[in-house]
Amino acid sequence: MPDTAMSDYFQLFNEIGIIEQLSRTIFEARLPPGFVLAQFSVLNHLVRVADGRTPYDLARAFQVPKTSMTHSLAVLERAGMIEFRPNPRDGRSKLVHITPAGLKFRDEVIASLAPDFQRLAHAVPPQQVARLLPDLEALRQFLDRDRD
Amino acid sequence: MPDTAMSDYFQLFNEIGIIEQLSRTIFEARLPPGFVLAQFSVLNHLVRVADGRTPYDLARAFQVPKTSMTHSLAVLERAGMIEFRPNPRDGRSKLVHITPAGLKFRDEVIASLAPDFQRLAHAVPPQQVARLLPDLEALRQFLDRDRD
DNA sequence: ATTATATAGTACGATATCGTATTATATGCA
DNA sequence: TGCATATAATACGATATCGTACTATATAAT
Repeated sequence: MPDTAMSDYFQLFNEIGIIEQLSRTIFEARLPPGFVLAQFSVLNHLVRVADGRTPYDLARAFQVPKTSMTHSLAVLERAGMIEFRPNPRDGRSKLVHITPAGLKFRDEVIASLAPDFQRLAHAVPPQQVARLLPDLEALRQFLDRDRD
Repeated sequence: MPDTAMSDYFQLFNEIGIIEQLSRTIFEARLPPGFVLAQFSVLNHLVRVADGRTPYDLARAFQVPKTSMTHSLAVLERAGMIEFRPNPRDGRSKLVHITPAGLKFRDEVIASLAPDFQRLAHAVPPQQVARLLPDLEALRQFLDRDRD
């Protein structure tokens, strides 16, 4: 592979890393102090994908170590945003359910993003997003499959 | 803004977050134990952008708190990959210079990525990267300017 | 049924990141 | 000059992330 192509791939991941960092910083400024993106993401996952999953399921879904998920869930439980219930199918396990307080929190955070997306829409119109998404999905799927 | 557009922007940042996490995990597996992306990125910045910057310059360039940069630099200095020199123009400050060992380390890590990029090139050809980069740059520039 | 192996979750320790407060030096202004 | 304010870097403490080891339960093999 020629150096110029290497450099393009390098730059691709560099841009993605910078965007992730900037957007996460901006997003966390919208959260109450003491909450981070990881915790919000769990709530969002419970709403959008499936409620009542096990901690292990969630750790796999986010590709983080089990111990990291244990910690995130402990924070959310202390804040009253999720609750644990026994898993009737596996005594080693638990089921994670979002509470009304968690649902409210998640909805409020999302609503608070509207002005940010409004401003963004001027610089990056929806059609540009629609163009980006398929390529990014292809990239994610490769990384997901390649990491045996 | 209609919900569908909100959801597209939401998904955009979600994909970027996932890709960042996957690529960082893969990349850090290429680093010797105990090193993380943040530390490599500093070395790369010293080579590609400018050597002899101050810690504060670097913190601004990476948009991280000064204290985070202090820590990353301490790790790199302990590993002999950078050295501090006095700043002749400001007695409060230091200049960060990469050492031969740091340069060698950075080059070896980059070389070790070639096979990964080779495989990636099958799923995401260079032309697709070339298509992605301008849109991502526009997105980054917006975030960078919007965050005051 | 018994035993060996696999799996879900957590306790614990290490490092990374970040916020606040502190120190030392620079800069601006009377 | 002298003094107030601003800035670069760090010390310190808190939380996040992650790896290793451990416990409890489930599954598989016989």
